[in-house]
Amino acid sequence: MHEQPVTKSGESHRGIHIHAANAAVDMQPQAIKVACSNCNLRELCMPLGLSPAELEKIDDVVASRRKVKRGTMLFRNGEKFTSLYAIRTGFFKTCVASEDGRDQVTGFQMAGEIVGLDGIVNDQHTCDAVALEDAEVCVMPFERIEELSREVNALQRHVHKIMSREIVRENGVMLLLGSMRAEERLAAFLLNLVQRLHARGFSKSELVLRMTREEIGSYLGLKLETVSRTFSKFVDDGIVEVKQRHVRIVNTEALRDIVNPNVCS
Amino acid sequence: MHEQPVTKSGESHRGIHIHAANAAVDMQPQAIKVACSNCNLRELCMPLGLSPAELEKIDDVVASRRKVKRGTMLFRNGEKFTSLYAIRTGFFKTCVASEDGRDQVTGFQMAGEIVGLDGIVNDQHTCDAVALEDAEVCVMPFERIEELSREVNALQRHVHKIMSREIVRENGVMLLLGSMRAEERLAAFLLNLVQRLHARGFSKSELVLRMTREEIGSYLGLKLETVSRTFSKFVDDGIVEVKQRHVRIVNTEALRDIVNPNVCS
DNA sequence: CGCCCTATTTGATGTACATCAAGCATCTGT
DNA sequence: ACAGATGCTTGATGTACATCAAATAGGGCG
Repeated sequence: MHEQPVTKSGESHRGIHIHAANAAVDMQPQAIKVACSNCNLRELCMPLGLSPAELEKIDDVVASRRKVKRGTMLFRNGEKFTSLYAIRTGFFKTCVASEDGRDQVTGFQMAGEIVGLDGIVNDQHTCDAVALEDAEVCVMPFERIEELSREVNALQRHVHKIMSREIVRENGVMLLLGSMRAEERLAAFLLNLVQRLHARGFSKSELVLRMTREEIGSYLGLKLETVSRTFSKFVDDGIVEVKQRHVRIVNTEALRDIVNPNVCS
Repeated sequence: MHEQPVTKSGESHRGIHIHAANAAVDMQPQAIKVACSNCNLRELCMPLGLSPAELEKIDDVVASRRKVKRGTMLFRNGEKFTSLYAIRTGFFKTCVASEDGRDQVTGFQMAGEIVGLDGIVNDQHTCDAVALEDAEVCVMPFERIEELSREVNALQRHVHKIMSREIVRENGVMLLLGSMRAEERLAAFLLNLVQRLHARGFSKSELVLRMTREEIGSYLGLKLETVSRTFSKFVDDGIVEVKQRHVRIVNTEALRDIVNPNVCS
């Protein structure tokens, strides 16, 4: 399985280093304890600035971990909702389907992000979460989250922010789907992906797509052929280099200009 | 100002009756007290099944009321976030804008619905909320909501559900924008509106649009001319009657078939 | 290692919707 | 009630993207 291999931006970067466990804290019993307080993704999926006492409490949100094989579902539409899931490793897509077969990818999620929020309102999931590569998630029973967030204000606030962030993200996607042209959509998509990867310690300019052209198209409201053609156009214009799913962004500024067409004119 | 006048569905309906105050409880002091426990919209914006003690607490979420004149903003992009707002009367749109001028209507909100959730994540609003007719809202300082929802479990759960509902709604809009054709979009839009109005005691088949064709188009990712033409087509097909902003749905089943094109074929 | 399956690319053609344009209806405010 | 502004409809034309089709390239698995 290819890691996101491209130039992790050096040891000095304070981002998350997914492989390196912090040896100094390595004093768990035999099996690795499920503990946020130990987790190198903590600053992505948990609130910052907790007291030691709060940190200890927080460990209880995670009931267990679960591995999800590539191509299988973490949860599916109609399934009873019990938990939110924090992604530890791997990459997911979420998608909804209309009653007739059409489906729509509603998002792509990577390490440190939370999936399952859709299930809260009716106690059952309304979308599928599919692993696009072998993955592992932290299972956080929602009842426990609610219980703990009554006691730990920072957790309460954090949960609210996560849900609000998702709402704002979807607002952005609506803007994209409702008013942008194909090139703008793909440019926005690439910039968003690389920005999120960069926040996790990966390169600012290189990325490996974990999804097919068809899945990108579904997310962006385009057909796979249009996605492919648009990639080709970007390559012709010298904006990116594409080799299968490896993408190297040569000219980030140009991508930004495509998303925002009237900067200086 | 035209009310949503069309046939409120009779006295027997247990929906919300916006005009009729419950005389039996009419023992407030001079000015009408701001009190959810008295509010005939309570079952729309507050949790059900509260104990009397909880009900009293809940009254404190609403700090005040605010009137919003038609065409003015309840809050705007960039403004500091302090409160959520429960709509008492009137009708709103929310819209986001890209850096270059384009904007996108992200939703239409009516009595009993909550706006402002977008502001939580970064302590500032990321969209505009515009009154499409003279309106009044309950101002609910978010700090107070958080405080109270630590004490009243039902409120905590309710806040979570409201946010989750918004996420699920936006998932649906993404499906619409990403994969439906113009007729399907407009049909889905009409059905959704009339269903929400019906839940508030209005007709199942008649409605008054509070927004322009252009605003409908922005929401649906279409141009106003396309919205207009699609209305005309529905009229030609005998599915609806349209007189300006008055719409009468003649054949609900046909609209459903349009949204879901392969029922029996 | 080689085969099959799936993903991707590219070309030719079709179409749904956008754009441009004109005329009409309606609402608003004085 | 009137005038101007705004919203709506309808037609003619253009275009971005979809659809159909075929060839190529990888990648997984026996």
